Amino acid sequence: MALDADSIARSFAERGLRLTRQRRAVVDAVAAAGASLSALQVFDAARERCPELGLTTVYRTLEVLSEIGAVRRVHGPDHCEAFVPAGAVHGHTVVCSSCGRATEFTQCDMHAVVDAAARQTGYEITEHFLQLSGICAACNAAAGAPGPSGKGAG
Amino acid sequence: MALDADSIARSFAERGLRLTRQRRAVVDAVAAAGASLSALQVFDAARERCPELGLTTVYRTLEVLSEIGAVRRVHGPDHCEAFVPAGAVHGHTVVCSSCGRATEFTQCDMHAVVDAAARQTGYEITEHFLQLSGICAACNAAAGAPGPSGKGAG
DNA sequence: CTGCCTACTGAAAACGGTTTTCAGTTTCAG
DNA sequence: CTGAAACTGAAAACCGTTTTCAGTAGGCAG
Repeated sequence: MALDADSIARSFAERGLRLTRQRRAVVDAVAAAGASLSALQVFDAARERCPELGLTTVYRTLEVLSEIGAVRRVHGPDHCEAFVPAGAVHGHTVVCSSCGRATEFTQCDMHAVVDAAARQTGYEITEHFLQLSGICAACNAAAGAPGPSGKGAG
Repeated sequence: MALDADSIARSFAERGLRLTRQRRAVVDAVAAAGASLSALQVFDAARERCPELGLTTVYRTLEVLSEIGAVRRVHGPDHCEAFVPAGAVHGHTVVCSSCGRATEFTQCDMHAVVDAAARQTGYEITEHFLQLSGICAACNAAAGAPGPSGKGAG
């Protein structure tokens, strides 16, 4: 479920929901951002498109969008609950710790890791929640490109 | 940094901190639980060992323990901020969605996934945050062992 | 068009978990 | 003993989120 106006409108209609000016402002704000946004940041961004928007409506709309899969919630070890536009297929999110930009990656082959974990722990693994953070290409270039380090696994 | 009294005491001493009766109650509660506990659950459990313990102290102690790596914070798609005792080495946590038990697994070979993500997104990946949930062996057996499904990857 | 019904809205209040403040208390060194 | 610093719990403050409420907007039947 991608974040384009048409499919959003369709999903809303299917549920008997209306795609109002306020909701459209929230959708547009998240879609335009690219980076992960907190509810408050969404509020600020959406207000530029619809100044009389209320924070309450932002929360309600984000919940709806999350339900229909148009946005994804992202978490991290130290922060919670930011939102990013979701791509069309299953994927995970890499968040740039420098600029906040969020990029999806879809080549997520967790079978090996999940299987190993299942074998070691005896659990039947039903869900995995993976989130990566790092430095995006742009920030890396801006910082003088110290080169890839291969850090982070283990 | 494991959760045994000796190394905790040492870590505290190194930082000029005191391992008081209250703090020991918190440490013991987390260590004894095995399962992931919210701050409030830690509070309840620790109170059985030290009834005059205050919630404030629980928060303060969990923060210290988290800093010295004796407990680990766990998150999930829908909830945040539970605590589990940390093992001695780098590992990740599998939380049982039925009973809350938390188990560590250390055979975490994320190189392949991290490399693939780095290649696809152009990011330099510096951190990964992986958390699995599923059904532990005991709950699985209790439920009539429908057998491992291999779900959850992708 | 009008009237009605339902989804929707923002402001304000309520909520709940976490952090800070404060006035002691404990612990330790000297 | 004295003094200094870490530590404590209760209460207040804080802050992001959710609920309540009275009113608004918009689609549809007539």
